[in-house]
Amino acid sequence: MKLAEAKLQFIASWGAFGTHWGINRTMAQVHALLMVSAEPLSQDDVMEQLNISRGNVNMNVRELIDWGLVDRVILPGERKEYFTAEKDIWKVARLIIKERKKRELDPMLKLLDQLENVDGDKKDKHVKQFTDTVAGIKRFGQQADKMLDVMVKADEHWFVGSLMKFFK
Amino acid sequence: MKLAEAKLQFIASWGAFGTHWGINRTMAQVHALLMVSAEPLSQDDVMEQLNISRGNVNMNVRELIDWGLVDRVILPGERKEYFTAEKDIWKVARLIIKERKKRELDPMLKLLDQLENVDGDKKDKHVKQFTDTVAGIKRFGQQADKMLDVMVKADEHWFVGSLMKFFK
DNA sequence: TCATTCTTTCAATAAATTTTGAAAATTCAG
DNA sequence: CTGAATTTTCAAAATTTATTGAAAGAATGA
Repeated sequence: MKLAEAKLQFIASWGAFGTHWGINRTMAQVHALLMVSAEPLSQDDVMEQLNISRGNVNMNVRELIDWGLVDRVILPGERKEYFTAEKDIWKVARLIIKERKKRELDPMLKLLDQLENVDGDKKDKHVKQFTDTVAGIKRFGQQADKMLDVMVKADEHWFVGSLMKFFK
Repeated sequence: MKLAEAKLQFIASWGAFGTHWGINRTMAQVHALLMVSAEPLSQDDVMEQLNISRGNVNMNVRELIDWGLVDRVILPGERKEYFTAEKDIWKVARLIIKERKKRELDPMLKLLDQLENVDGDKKDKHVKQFTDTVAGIKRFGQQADKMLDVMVKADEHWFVGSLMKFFK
């Protein structure tokens, strides 16, 4: 397979992958493009390679920068901004875990805390089912939280070494 | 907080949560409703409690059944079908992991295998960046795959016991 | 400063997704 | 079988989300 074709396939499928994870298809495609590009790209490069508008590139690149997945770089002698993506997939994973934990898991746990204290007879079947479910999810979430914290802080080599040994 | 209010909040936020994970909001809400309901609900019950149409309930419940998260139950003496959700959050997590692995991770790994073999000079900067990125993602994916397999097969108690001990 | 190049914004538009509801299909008791 | 109860389907409508592109804003260097 030719490089150009392979790139296109990779970008397309990374985009499709993204949509299953609540990420906008184009954002995932821009990310994919930058990950497989050896050199930093400008807005115009991205526009051309993905066939999307300037505004769209701008929005999605900004979002990727917010996530810490992409950096602006200034090339000497150039007026334009260029962009480059973090290429170490473990760092990428850690950045994503960190952000999603902050944006989703932490607020969910906070809410569950509140919901555990509903008024009414704890013996009531309906109250009991609700509090049991909420408590179960909370406990699960707290364990996930702990585990993800370790991952986020972990150095790759330690992590791969010990965790993967653990998992046979 | 009153039970009814707490239920509504839980359902709303579980729905919002779902949208961040590529799941349709209503499907997540139906799931939430069934998880906190002590007794099985009929289509009409779900329609009424979530204010959605019959067709919508039908579609989303069917999807939840496909995922293994919801079961049909027949109440003796009743003509209607009733629905009930798996309430053990660990089982829920394992079912979700299993399905998503099959639907997303496995096909992605297959694709990456193919993309690793691009034509051209391995010394070429652009070819190298592409193959390195793809290889890195593939390795990461394989490790995730192994880890998730263990989780899916694990019995909860073993799992919580050993993994959580591992994560301090 | 000014003219030029580049970046950002955002209202309008387009596209994708979700929801509805009525009709068709199915089920089942009598 | 018959017909009432229930479930399923799916085209059309509504809603949500993503994209465009032109105009406004910033940055740069002469």
